[in-house]
Amino acid sequence: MKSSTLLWFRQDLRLTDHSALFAALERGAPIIPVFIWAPQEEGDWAAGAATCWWLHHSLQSLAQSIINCGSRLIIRNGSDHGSLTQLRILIEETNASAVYWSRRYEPLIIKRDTHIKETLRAEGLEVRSFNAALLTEPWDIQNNSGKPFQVFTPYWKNSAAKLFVPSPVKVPNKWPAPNSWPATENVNALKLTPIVPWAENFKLSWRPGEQGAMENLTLFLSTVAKDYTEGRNIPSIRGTSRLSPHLHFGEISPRQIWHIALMYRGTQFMAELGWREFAHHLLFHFPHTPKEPLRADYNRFPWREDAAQLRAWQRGMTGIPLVDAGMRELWATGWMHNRVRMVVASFLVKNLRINWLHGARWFWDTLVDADLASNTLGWQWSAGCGADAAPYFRVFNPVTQSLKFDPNGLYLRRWLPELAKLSNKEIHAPWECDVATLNKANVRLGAEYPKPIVDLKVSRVAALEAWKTIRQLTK
DNA sequence: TGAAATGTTGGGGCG
DNA sequence: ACGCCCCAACATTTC
Repeated sequence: MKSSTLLWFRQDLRLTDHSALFAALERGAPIIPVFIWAPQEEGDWAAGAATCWWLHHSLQSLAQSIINCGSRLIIRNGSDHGSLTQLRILIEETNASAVYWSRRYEPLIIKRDTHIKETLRAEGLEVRSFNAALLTEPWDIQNNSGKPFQVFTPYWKNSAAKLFVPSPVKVPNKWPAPNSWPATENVNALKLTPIVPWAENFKLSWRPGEQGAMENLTLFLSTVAKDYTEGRNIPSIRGTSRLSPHLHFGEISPRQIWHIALMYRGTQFMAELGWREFAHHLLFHFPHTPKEPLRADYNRFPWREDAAQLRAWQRGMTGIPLVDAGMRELWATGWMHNRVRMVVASFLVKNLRINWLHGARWFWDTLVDADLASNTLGWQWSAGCGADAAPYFRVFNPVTQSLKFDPNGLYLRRWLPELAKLSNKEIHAPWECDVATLNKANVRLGAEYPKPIVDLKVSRVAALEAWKTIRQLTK
């Protein structure tokens, strides 16, 4: 009988449709499931506070599922000596002869994994990696001139047209176990949950883990999907799938979602999976983009440094209701509705003219679905400096957006209770109300709720002027 | 997966 | 019945 297989879990925290697990079962040897915590290997993009909270609970869920298969999840802390050292220790302890894992696509992680793969192979181990996270891996698709795509529509047309998505893989629920188990850390020892009880309320909104992912998918299909095209833009209702954090940690596979979306012809929803694929495509082919604009001329953009305004944005105290509601939803739940993400991003990079990296960093720390590929794409799109980006002159008017997508102020009142008594007409722009109206609603601008930190009209014009300067420099 | 400025059209009030 | 004006409702262009 072959000696054990280490099954190294990373961002594939599920048992369904898991190619590496399937291959390990086929190999026949005892399986030793492993998770190694090594944030220092992620460079500047170690998991933020919100994703750490998620990971903590997702690991607990995964560990239980693995126990139900007659196995165990071995957790090791690699924050001092790194993943490779921890793998070697485990290989030594268990006499394993193979290591399987699911691929990740962040530049530094590719580098790390390649090194680990080469090193362990040189030491005589069987090392295999698998696709668990994408419908199409970044190197599997290129345009007619053999280059990576930079525009979504042709990317997706090309990708979807020739796409054959294999059906999800089912695995047995009884795994071969070793005679004796190596020691494991407790999840708590990784200290993933924040010291201050900031994330306590996250559990009202989320159930991390594979079961929680399936619950969201089921709910989406039974109710949300019908009106997706309209509903996905309305932040006051549950109009989106809310699958992003589950996808980030691989608690559900895009193939599972794809096959179900096919059944109800959810073209619009499938395109959202497409954006996620496109983001990974771009990150792989343009690995510098997490920190630098894809379009180099934007390196000279005259950003403003304004710590007070940045802080007002972060805390949801800009005085612009839709922006503040979004930022408070983010702080309270670890998530923000996509329509509102576009609005708050536009406000930061255009009305405040603060570098998109500050926004990306804040999202990175506070979003439970923070994902390097998607976060980078989203912010560069908003700032106008990325692939297939919104033209620079596309400045969202947060009041117009508010009137259009939250006409009855339901979303605003949920997150801004201090404005609750303003009418549906008034609540989108309280600074335009007269004092009598504000008094009647118990609102004092500058006290309960701030005055706008910028004039929308003036700052919009200033943003357009600023963009003109880099355009002229380029010519 | 914009918004604002500008242009065009057509219905209705009114003298 | 007509011209005139207003302006809402679109459409186009500009940033």
